[in-house]
Amino acid sequence: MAEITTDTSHVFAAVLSRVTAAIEALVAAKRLPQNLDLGRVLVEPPRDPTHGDLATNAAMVLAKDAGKKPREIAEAIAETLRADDWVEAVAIAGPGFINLTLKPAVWRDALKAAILAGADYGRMPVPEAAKPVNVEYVSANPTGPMHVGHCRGAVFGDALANLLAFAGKPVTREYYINDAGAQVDVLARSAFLRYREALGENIGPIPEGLYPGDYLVPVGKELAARYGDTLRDKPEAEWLPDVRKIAIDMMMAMIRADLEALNVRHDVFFSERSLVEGTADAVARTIVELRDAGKVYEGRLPPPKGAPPEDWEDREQTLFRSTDFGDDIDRPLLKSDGSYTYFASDIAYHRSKVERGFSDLIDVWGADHGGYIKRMQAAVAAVSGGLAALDVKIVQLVKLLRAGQPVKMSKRAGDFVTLRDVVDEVGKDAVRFMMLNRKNDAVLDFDLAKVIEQSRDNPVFYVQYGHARGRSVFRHAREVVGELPENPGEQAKALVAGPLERLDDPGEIAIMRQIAQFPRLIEAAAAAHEPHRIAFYLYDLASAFHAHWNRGNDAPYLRFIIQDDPQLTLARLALVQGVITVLSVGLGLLGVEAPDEMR
RNA sequence: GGCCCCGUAGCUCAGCCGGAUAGAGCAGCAGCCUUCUAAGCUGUUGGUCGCAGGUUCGAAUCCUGCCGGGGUCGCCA
Repeated sequence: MAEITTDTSHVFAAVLSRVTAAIEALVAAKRLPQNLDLGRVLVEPPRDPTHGDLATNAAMVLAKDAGKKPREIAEAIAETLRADDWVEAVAIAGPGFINLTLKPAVWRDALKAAILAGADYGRMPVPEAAKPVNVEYVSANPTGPMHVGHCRGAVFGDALANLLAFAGKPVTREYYINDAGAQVDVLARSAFLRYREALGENIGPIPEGLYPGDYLVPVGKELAARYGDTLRDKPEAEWLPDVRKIAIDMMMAMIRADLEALNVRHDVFFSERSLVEGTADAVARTIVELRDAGKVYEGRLPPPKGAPPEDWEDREQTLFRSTDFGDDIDRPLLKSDGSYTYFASDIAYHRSKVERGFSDLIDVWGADHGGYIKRMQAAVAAVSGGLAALDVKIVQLVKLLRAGQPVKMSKRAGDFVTLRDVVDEVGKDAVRFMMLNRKNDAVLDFDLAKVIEQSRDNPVFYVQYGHARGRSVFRHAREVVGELPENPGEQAKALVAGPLERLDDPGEIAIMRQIAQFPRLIEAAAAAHEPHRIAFYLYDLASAFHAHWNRGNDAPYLRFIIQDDPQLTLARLALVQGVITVLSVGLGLLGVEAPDEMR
């Protein structure tokens, strides 16, 4: 028999436990058969609020297995629920929905629970046997500053990691540094040119194939300062490794600074080079293992369809049998020059994640890598023996606009809008919120003019303003209720001690219900790996709060501060605190500031 | 051509694990307001959920095919 939960900090879960208990009581009384699958039983807010506070689909879900009509089951469950001390009214409607109206005290208790939990409201405990999750995001090449395209993945990954951690997952945030491919050699050569420039040489235009950006000038200077002219006349093979290392380090320092400006954090920066360097070549080891397991073989691939292959050469190559795992074609691990493909080292990298104990992997990629998902999932299945799962989240293109007009991004190399440009122009809060205010796999318009607009049209402002407005009420309320304790915990206690039963206006109760939904939202958003749901929820909550505030214009008795009624004011402050709490926790998960006032 | 994503109101988008009469903002229309914190408020019009089948008590949601848009298509990362 399931426990009945009285925990109002998660009303929906608690009510579900009561519905489940009611069903189990019916089973015990032999009014329903044994072994029913209760996994699909849901408790959720009804679409139409006039139907009640909560609805459950239990009767419809169980109907088939129970061999009874939905409404018959619903009647039986309803009978039990009518006796529940949380339940005010039960109604059966439509094809078999059970609509519940809860006693107002439940919503008040939920509000109290939210206030008392404060910054931890909605946080889920880390289960005993929690599986650690690895979230990899950004992983931009260390060959230059980050551009706007990287921005969305960075923010998405960071917010997703925040969300999962809050939902009770042990999360490691990871950045894969592609510091082993041919492109970092190009970086080194480009830096070497800047080095000669720093020594006073006229280098003229940057040759085709090298990185022309000014951001390499400081690298050249650093090399000149460190080495003088001792590298200048040496053959490339002698200077390249050192120059490459310094250039990569400086690029990574720049990237980290950019990420910091966006409030994006990582726990681990994992070097691709570390996989292939030294005695233990992890890529080679991985290939050998996979070959032993029959997942790697020498073979030929058919020429690619589509684009006419100009330099296609039909040759035998080392292939990973990704077709065993649902991919369309087997994938090469070695290039024609014998070096590893990116895919090969990426397999070794993901194998490292598995080795380090992660069975839950999430990669955040740009849309242009979509075709890569199947083979990577195949690889993860292969290196983990099917024990680890990889979820790849694709973030779609961001269209940068200014007042509706596309921002021109010249193709001329080196001349692009950097992430830093955008953050400096509109601020990290606007960037982060807007990047999360759309489903990750939908294309996003980012308008530099609109996101700094202070109006209802701008969700960033609207939500932040909700928080600021709430804080402002507290500043003004001092005159009526006196000073509240400074300490947040003490203040919370003072607030929940107020006469919350006086919060009986429909607008107030609606806000309480919305606050009570937050834990459920966190659960669902975390399970779906969809942080954008938080942004939408916060907008709705802020909207309800603003709407209630505005009602006070016409109906002064609805205002939060009632001059001659300190007790009522105290109760309403509790409601405001609930709103503030949820807005601040939610914005925190998105990595957006919850300001005390707008300027 | 293969694969992936998208297609929901005039526009921009939500729609949670299949659930009740498909939602929000903007624009439009009709009123109101000049403020306990100003960046206004309230109400309202508007839909063949791309099309056609299928699965079932029930489909915007799952499956198949097609149409339209985007991405991608051995060794780049």
